[in-house]
Amino acid sequence: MVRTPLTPLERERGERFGALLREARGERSMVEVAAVAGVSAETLRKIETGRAPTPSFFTIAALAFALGLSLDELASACALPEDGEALSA
Amino acid sequence: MVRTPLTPLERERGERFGALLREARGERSMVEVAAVAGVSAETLRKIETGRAPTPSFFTIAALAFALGLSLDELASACALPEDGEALSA
DNA sequence: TCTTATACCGGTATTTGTATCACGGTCGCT
DNA sequence: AGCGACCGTGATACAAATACCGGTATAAGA
Repeated sequence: MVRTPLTPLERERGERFGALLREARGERSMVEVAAVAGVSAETLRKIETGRAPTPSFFTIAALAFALGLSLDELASACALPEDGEALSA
Repeated sequence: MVRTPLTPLERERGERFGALLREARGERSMVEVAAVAGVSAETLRKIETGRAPTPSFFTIAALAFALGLSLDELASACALPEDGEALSA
């Protein structure tokens, strides 16, 4: 075993994470937020829809900055309710 | 062009980022911190040495939690001094 | 000296992220 | 109807992250 595939829990976490970003985006369009953050619109769409469940740290940092979100709050908000803390990627 | 290779600036940012983590780790061993965060020691070593310049968000979140670091401070600390804010990955 | 622990490095394997393109659908506007 | 902007899906392509293995080196300890 080399590169462990993402578990269903990790994918669910990715969906919750994307839902948080979409909610924070509000009325603004994907292309606008993506342009401000410096990522492609397709990448933002994949992250929001949960099809990219474990995006890179700096991608999220740029998006959080563009959306005015706190990284710490983001991380804690989408952590598993039951699990204390583990599950990285 | 499909997946733009990482720029030298992004790799330098990865080195600064890894140095921050290494400094925060202090006396603790790699395997201990990696085990607490739920990642492999090789992954932690690559991140600290800058050979993995754009790690995943949840990997960093788990490491920051294990090290007692703030994600927001981490992101702002390793941002480019000149650049206002861009550069994701 | 031998063992243990730690860290670095190279190679290998597999999965995933990021990006581009093409096509289809919906909505509002002229 | 036609046009354009936005969102969504699928395919494609390439680079990178993660993980495991073996080897090397160093330092501490029995």
